Amino acid sequence: MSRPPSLTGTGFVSALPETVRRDLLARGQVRVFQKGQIIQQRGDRAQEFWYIESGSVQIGRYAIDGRLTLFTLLGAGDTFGELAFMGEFTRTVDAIAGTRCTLIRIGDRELQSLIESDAAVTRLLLKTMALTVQDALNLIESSRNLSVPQRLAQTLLQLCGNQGDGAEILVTQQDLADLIGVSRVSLGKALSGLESAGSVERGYGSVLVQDVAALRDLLDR
Amino acid sequence: MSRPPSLTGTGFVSALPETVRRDLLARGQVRVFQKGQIIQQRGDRAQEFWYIESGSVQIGRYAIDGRLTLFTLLGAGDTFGELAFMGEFTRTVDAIAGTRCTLIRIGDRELQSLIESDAAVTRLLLKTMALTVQDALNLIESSRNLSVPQRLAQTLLQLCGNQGDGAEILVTQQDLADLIGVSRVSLGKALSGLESAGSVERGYGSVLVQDVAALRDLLDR
DNA sequence: GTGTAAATGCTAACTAGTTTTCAATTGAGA
DNA sequence: TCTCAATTGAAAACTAGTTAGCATTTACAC
Repeated sequence: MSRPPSLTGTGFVSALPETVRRDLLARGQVRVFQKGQIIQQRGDRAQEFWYIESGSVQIGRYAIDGRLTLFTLLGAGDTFGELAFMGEFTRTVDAIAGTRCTLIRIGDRELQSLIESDAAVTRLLLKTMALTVQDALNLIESSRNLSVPQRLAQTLLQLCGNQGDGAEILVTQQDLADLIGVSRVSLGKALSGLESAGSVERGYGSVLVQDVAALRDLLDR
Repeated sequence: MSRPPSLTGTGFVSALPETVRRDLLARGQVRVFQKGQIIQQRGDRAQEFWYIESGSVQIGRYAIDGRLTLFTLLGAGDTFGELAFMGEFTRTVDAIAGTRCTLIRIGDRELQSLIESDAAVTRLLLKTMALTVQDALNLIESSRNLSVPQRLAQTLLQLCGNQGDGAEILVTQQDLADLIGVSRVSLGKALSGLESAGSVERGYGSVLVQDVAALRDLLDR
């Protein structure tokens, strides 16, 4: 009945060859975080990256005034935290457990030896990072040129991934609003519009996607 | 009197060791593009990347309806086009000569052999790509949380780089608007506001930055 | 069951942006 | 020097978003 939200395949780990991946994950330490718990914070030194085994993680920035800029919601199979490591800077985003989640912590030494062991791994890293840049550019383009209902449709489509009609997305309206970058009021209006059209159904802490095709349709205009 | 606009150090080439860089550039072919000429287009196969010797290049997406989403303006010393190559996909952005410019075209084989010759190069590539992602995230955060005057100030600061007061930025108001993602009218108002405050002076196809400190000040609120 | 915090629904007043239109100015080339 | 296209300035009407506030509903812990 419930599926973890997941944006892009932000996981180079999932793209690794089966044996390499198993080996890497086996070297990591399992950590469990409770909902709302901080996993990493801006400014932290980057000494590890994380693989999400189960649950969801919010990636964004919490401003001092309480404003939240959500960049993405990650789910099982996704990876995060490798960016600061690659860039050799401190954490530039906060990561917070969106639900209770099980992560696997992989230390910098493990990553380093993985990189050195196989040139293909580096190639894969470069590739997934290039994809991340593309995602970011797409996000910028969308936010500039699409209306809120369109961006909502787009985001919902991403969140339900390859599941068809009937997918239940476990996310609050506030989180959706922070993800899209609008107020909760605007998001509520857009959601209610989609519901009137029969494309989705609003729940408490969830959105039921009922007509994927209709959402796609909305984007072509 | 005129300096090419340049955003971030989107140039891993400039970060290469002197000798390696010279060698790489020597292997490339010099190409001159006239103002407005298309350098690369969405969908093109990525068989090369470019180093900007002089002039400026606009990186963005031209929509069918004529709308332009500018992601960045690049200047001398910057590099572009390596992303699609790394990601192994076709071009996802258009590149257009902002002024008459001299570029050096570096083929995929050159890049490939550069990567294979030295692990440090790959490391550098990863690092600059991580920085690109950061830039994109910062852009998203700015567009969500800052007002137009603030984003304008931020953009002007980036465009004048490390030049102090008195820097002349050669860019039209339309380009600035496309870069920030607002209409020309809004941009004009913001510019006029900054001019009233004495921070900048409007020109024809240019903006004169007169008080860098004042612009920085605007961002802290 | 009951109390409580979280999440949602809704309204109203407001504001920052947009689109449209037209005139004035500038610079570059014949 | 004259012409023309590009750029800028400015006004008006409009629209999509915001903030603020409060009532209602839901789920969960006790």
